[in-house]
Amino acid sequence: MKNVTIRALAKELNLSVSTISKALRDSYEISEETKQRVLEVANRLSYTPNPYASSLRGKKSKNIAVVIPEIADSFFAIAINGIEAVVKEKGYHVLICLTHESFENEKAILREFGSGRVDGVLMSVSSETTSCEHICDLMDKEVPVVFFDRVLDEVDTDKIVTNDFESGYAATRHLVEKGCKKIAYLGISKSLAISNNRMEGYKKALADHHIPFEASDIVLCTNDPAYNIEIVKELLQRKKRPDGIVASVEKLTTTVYLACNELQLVIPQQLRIVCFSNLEIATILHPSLTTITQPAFEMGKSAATVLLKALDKKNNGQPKKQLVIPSTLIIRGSSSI
Amino acid sequence: MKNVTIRALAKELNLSVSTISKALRDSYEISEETKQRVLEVANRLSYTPNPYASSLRGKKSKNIAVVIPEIADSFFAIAINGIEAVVKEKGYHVLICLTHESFENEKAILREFGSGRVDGVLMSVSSETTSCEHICDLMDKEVPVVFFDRVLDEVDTDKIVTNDFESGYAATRHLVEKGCKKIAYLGISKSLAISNNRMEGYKKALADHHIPFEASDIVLCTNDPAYNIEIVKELLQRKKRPDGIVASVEKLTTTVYLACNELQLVIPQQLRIVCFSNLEIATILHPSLTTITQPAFEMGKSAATVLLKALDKKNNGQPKKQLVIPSTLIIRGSSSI
DNA sequence: GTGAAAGCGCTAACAT
DNA sequence: ATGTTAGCGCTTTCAC
Repeated sequence: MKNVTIRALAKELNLSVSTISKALRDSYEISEETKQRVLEVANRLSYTPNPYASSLRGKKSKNIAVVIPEIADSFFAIAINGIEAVVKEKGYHVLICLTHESFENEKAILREFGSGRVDGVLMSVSSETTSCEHICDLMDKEVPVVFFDRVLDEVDTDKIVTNDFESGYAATRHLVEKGCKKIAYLGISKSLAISNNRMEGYKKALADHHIPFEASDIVLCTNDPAYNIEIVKELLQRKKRPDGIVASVEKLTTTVYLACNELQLVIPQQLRIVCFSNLEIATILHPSLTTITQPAFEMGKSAATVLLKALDKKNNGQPKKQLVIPSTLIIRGSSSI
Repeated sequence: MKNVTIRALAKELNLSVSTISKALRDSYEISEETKQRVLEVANRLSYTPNPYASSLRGKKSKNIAVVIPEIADSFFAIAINGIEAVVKEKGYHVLICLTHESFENEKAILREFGSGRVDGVLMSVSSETTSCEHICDLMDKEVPVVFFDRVLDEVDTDKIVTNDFESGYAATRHLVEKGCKKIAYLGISKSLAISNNRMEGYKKALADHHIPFEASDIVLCTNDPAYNIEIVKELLQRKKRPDGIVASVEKLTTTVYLACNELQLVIPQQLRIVCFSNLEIATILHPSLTTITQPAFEMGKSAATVLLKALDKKNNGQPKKQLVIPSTLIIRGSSSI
């Protein structure tokens, strides 16, 4: 079966292509009766417009890209659901682009977007990303970029974040209040604002509670789970080992629990844990995991909403905003008995 | 900054557009020297071809769609990584389309694909899907569809599955061998082949081990976690309650563990559990979870590879194949002490 | 109220 | 080895 085009409809109805086009777009120039006939035939032949012809002609693709480090992290998986819920409504499509935490990948992906493939971009930068030229280049081409979660402060654009500093603070304070005297912080990047903000919150909480901060209590994890386990075990075997841990990303949950198992450390009696995580199964871990739960779905929804607004040419020249949606500390067994 | 087109390059170099086009595609008709000059200028002006013009012209989009029920399930999240790894290599893009287990959504999504938006489709049907017209309609339009995981038997196309029957059998036999006398099966759909195959394996294992099968031991779960908990609790409070459970999908893990917590049932002493799951955190559950782990990444990779092959017109008229990649029973604490 | 025609950016068949 | 040109399917002036 050949693809049915607007021309086929025109022939079928003995009308011109432009009349068909206008009828389909419900133009006021076309009579009700004609519109009806066009619609009827379009349906009968199950006509669907060629998106590429429209895009080429109209200079817009109805695609938006979601550029994220990985997808098998429940924060991003849930956020995508939020994004999708919003953009689908407006007839947009979601292109998922994974950087796998690589700056090179991220640059290559954005470079591709310079020629209209997508109308806009929602992104969370890779853990390696420290500069923003690739993003600014894209924005110079009038492709709006909205950051969510992992933002780059120096780029002047809309951002949807959660209260990382306060969450880091809250997590740490909670551990202090539970009696921890020496709290370690597991990060994933020296440069990521998100990681640093959480860490600053951590430091501030220590300071406010007169607990000396030691640089060696900051441990930088990697993408390699095996390596992470080793350094966490090393951390937990030090002469003066921590009695509390704030883990700044979800995937470190497994690392910490496994390290404790191997070292036969009892959670929370010997080590209290708070993890930034959206894992649904936090409740059934043993002990259940105290989490800082990010509003993943809402962040995705907001990011998409803001992007769609930016795409609407009417709303231009608006100053860029940063929207903060708070996370929640959910206290469970890993930090308190 | 205006978008740089092939025409701009032509003007810059005093060449014709076709020369540029050919040079960029490394045609043998063009001299090495010219190619170099074109490449240099293209780079300098950071030219990127307009994908929609190419698509419109060439009748192919370099997009493939991944149609899946949800993304916040680690099987699908991991599978996407496998898919992406393969198609990225060939310059394809991945369009993620979520059905949210709704047949209506699934139909609407496929209908859209009738006009060239995507060159091919990888899909796992929704739990509501029982008929295949929407899929056949698309295939009639020469859009290849490859199934993975949740297939529709009646559609004659390539399929990548895992050994569901054998896995259901293995899970059940394992529980029998551990001494279970009454084993329940948690399904999610009456119609899904995947769910039924696993169940048939379960039934066969019971029969082979002379354990009477009771229809009431089959419990159909839904998309509503709260409801699921209730029916599982009901199951576990029956006069003759099961001493083993085979849960056929990942999201039921939380359900079962929570139900046991609430009822103060001790796993595995009072109830042994095997769950179909790719959750990395299975190891740190308490007790750690015995799983049937599907080869999610490999299935994604294979599905993508097969689709790309089908997209390559040279390989046409090949008979459709079904590829089975086995799952693995990983025995952990939830089924044995 | 309807139609003719130009053109979005690219490719390829067909000149030269 | 390079250039000319038609056309992919659609939208949008502009004309009738």
